[in-house]
Amino acid sequence: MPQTTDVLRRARERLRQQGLRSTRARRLVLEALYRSDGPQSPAELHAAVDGQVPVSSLYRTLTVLESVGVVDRHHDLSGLVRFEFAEWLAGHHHHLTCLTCGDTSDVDFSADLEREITRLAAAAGAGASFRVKRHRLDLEGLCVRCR
Amino acid sequence: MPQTTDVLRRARERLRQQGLRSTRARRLVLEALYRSDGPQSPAELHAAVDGQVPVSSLYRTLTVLESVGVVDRHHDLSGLVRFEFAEWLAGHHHHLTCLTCGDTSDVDFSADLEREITRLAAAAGAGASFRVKRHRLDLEGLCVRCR
DNA sequence: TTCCTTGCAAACGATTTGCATTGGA
DNA sequence: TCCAATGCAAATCGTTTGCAAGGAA
Repeated sequence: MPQTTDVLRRARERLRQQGLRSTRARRLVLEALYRSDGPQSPAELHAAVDGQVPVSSLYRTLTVLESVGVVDRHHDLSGLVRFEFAEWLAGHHHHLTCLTCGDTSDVDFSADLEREITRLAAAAGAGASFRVKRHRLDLEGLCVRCR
Repeated sequence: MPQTTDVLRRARERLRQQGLRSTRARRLVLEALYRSDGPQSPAELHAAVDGQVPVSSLYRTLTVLESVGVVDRHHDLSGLVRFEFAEWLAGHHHHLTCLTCGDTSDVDFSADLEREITRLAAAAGAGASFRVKRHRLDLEGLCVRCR
């Protein structure tokens, strides 16, 4: 994982490059995201910034961050939207999701494992005339606490 | 993919085993699900059964089918819930999701590829003291039509 | 100063639920 | 018959949006 300042600085820089402003709300959200492990929901981020950014602004902020490629959006098992830094900022990784408590955390594969998966994905896609751009691998099971 | 009658019969049997009834609505939904490729949203199923099952009943039906392990629930890129037959009925498979049109279809990996992935997943989980029960691999890219 | 951002509240749309009615076994 | 299952409408709740006020460059 790159240095704190790197991720945040590069994120802010990307905003600027796109002609967007680096505001207080955006900084707070980026920092909260940086402090957390795993994808975060707007509600969680609202709490993480101690209510200093209203929920509606959070959604707008996250939408902007997504549009400039700073964060990625997806949905957890219960359907909530969750955001995390895009790969070019956080590095490529996968998710461990606990089937019992629903918690998701990040996991890095070794370069070897990753190379393998990428190869398998491309091969499978090719068989269906599908051009694979990226893969998303979620491991579901029991986390340490729920074991 | 097993025979039509097998999947539907086994699904109905599972309902019965759980003391639940095999009703008209449930049969219609199971059949509609069987006819489709890839995970289906309640709205799509509503159309697929030609409006013969109201949306609210559809949700209830799908929730029941999920609770007895006949279908799996997840969410697409836009956040909509989507249901598909559980693995023991449809067989283990993965998804190809088009980043342009959002369409998702099923893809089967060869037994070899699948064995590999399962091995990689277990190894990665073990490193994080996480007991991997199953993996979910989504390949995102461009489908034939959007190419 | 300019116009991008924010905050509040109202609007939305997908999903859930209360309750009286229907229907499967 | 008996109770699970259904249908309708109302209620939820996460998310989006209109609009006037505020703030970054």
